Amino acid sequence: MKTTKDFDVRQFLPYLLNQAAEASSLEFQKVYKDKYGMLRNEWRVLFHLGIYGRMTASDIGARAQMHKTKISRAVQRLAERRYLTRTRADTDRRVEYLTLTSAGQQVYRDLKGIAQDYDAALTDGISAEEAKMLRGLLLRLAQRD
Amino acid sequence: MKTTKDFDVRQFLPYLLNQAAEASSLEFQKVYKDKYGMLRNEWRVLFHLGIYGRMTASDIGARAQMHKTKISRAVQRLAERRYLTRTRADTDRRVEYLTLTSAGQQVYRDLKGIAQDYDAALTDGISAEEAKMLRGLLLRLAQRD
DNA sequence: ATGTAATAGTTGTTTTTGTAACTAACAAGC
DNA sequence: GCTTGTTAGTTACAAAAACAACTATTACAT
Repeated sequence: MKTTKDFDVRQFLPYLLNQAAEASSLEFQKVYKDKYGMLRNEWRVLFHLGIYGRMTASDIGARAQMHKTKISRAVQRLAERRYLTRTRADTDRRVEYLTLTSAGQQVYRDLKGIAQDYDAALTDGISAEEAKMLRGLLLRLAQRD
Repeated sequence: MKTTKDFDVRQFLPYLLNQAAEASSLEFQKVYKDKYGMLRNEWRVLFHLGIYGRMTASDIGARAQMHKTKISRAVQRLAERRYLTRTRADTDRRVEYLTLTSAGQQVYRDLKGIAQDYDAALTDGISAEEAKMLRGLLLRLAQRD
């Protein structure tokens, strides 16, 4: 399957994706880190709960493609900060329902707003069609495994 | 600047980029890790030297946007494996020129070939125009900071 | 020439992640 | 009911990354 035409590794998609992801995450990362002392995984768990409401750790893992240990630790820290509460399910006492507290919801709304502005800034020089196509392609790449 | 229209955080560019980057890196990561016992930073240093030939750690840092400690440690491990050699510059005895050994070049060529195939697989269901646009946009996002 | 700042790169320490092993609860077959 | 397997989530230990402090060398201003 190896083609003969030469290949520029600088154009290698995983590399470009990583570079773009790192560069574009930096500024926003500073926000949830400095303003709320949160890690990336915590922000991810938080916003999933913000979007979907009450859900279990496994649900989040399936949605966000995060490993359960990441979620476990993120949940622990979010619970310490009182951004969420955990309640055991009576039907199955292994599972734990996670819900944002009102403090957690406030943080979510704040960060979501900042994310929106930041996203707008990122897509500033890009046409709406391009941006839409970009998101679509990224979603496809993220889901293929 | 906050718009009123609601915003879906799942479409947040840094999030999509990270998801796509992680998913698309996994398979290739396995190659340089399992086949050559290399870390991502080592693969990055290696391919920069493969592309540009002799260069200093700072040069690599500027090109790859990598912090100098990452490079220092990557270079150390690559030198241990005899994939590169380090030579002090006479003109400025702080700087060190890094060059791939022939073993290093072989590894580079091998990984580059695999990367090429993998890239082709990733862009399989995507038109050439879309792929080109995607790379262009990623490059822009990577460079804006 | 000499003190101050800047640059190249390294090392040490602390956080964070990754991996695997673990506990607890449930499910299903016999 | 009791063994076997599966699922939810946690914990322990090892690997890696982040961050800050460090050495050595050069540059620059007075």
